[in-house]
Amino acid sequence: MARPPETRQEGKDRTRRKLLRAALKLLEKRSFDRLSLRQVTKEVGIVPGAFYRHFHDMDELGLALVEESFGSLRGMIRSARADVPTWDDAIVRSVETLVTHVHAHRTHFRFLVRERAGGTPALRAAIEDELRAFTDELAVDMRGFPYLGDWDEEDITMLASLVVATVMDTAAALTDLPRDRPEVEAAIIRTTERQLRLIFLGVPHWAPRPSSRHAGSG
Amino acid sequence: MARPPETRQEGKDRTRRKLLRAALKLLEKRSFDRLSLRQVTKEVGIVPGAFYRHFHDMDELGLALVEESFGSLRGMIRSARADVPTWDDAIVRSVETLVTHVHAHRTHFRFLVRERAGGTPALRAAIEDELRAFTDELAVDMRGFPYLGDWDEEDITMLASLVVATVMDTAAALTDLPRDRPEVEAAIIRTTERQLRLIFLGVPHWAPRPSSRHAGSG
DNA sequence: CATGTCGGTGAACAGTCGTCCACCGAACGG
DNA sequence: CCGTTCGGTGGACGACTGTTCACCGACATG
Repeated sequence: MARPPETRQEGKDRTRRKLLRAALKLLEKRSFDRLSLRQVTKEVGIVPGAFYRHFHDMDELGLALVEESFGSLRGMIRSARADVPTWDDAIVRSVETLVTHVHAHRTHFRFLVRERAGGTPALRAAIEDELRAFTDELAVDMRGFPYLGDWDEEDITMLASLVVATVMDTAAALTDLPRDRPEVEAAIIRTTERQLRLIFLGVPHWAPRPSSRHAGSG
Repeated sequence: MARPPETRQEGKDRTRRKLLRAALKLLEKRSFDRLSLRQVTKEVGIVPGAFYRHFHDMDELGLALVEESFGSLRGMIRSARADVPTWDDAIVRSVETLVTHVHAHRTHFRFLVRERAGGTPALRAAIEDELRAFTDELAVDMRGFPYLGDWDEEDITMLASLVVATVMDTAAALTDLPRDRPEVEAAIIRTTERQLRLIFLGVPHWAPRPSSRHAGSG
């Protein structure tokens, strides 16, 4: 029973985590805009004023949530980075990984998807920044794919952002799904796989430049 | 000068339009969730209680805004329907039309983009429905394109929703742009055009059935 | 052991919110 | 013409909001 008495910093960190977890829980019902400081502190079981011991602002709490969310996203892309024989395999595997992570971090994804478009300027900017970083990572990864080695930076980024947009759209659809509709989810996944396949089908036929300017490497 | 004294219905409609316009104006700064009934009525210059003579709810006002927004969207697709010689022309022309309409109905688009993900369930459902209808219309339109005549319904819808997702992503980016950054806007447009071009580049090579195969190079 | 630090308390504040109500007066309709 | 309809008024209500403050007591430190 007698656990070692909590150090002060430990206690503070624990409360901070409780605040983030409580916010995330309440965000399943309300949007971040409707989420009040008082609701969060009440959920945690502390007095409203105590909130300021951890965050200066609700916006600051929101930013912390963005950080958390993208933390799990990075884990995702890392595990999907395993080398796969063909593009089709890469696509199926990546989508699979995405779905798994959306299920594991449903509330985080929902938060990201909703606040990306609707949140306060600070939140939107933070999410957009992280998303851009994510896109860039994907672009670097794709350098190793067949055909893409020759593509210039702009084209690769263009492709990567198309993939990210498609994937985010899927994630958005998944987070809004009731838990008990596996057949709808399967249809969404199937569509996403096909969309990605279609996109990469065009890759070998992409002309480096629509109008010839500088010819490129090799 | 002496205009005929306004009929009662005319007056009511005028106030209703004023409410919608005021809401749209205020939505440039706050999100719909933060937009209060009182703010809207104050902007119009009527008393809060008078709101209920026009809408039962703020949600109902939101739904009216969704309707308005998609009204202008339908006008857009109709004008982009003009037959064009090549896919590239169709793409450039469509994107052009999109950009024009985003500028002309900036607040409507911003509202749609934000509430699609973040709004109340009723709003999100309404927007998703309209968007699905929009996608279906596009699918029907594309039937006439080369290669696409043979595609089955699912594949065409898959393609149409990919196009719509890409276009919505562009619209979202455009609505958040400061008015005085034409070069950023140009970059976004350029990227979108290329993404659409890449997508349609894969169309001729799409196999009706997703068996394992490899793309023949050009 | 004494002192200071600091997370959490409880109460108060000035606003804002949605909603309801009796009421006014002009357009309406028989 | 006269009674009805109804959009808008003005005020009130209870609830909820963010923020502040003095204060408490357990941990921290010398």
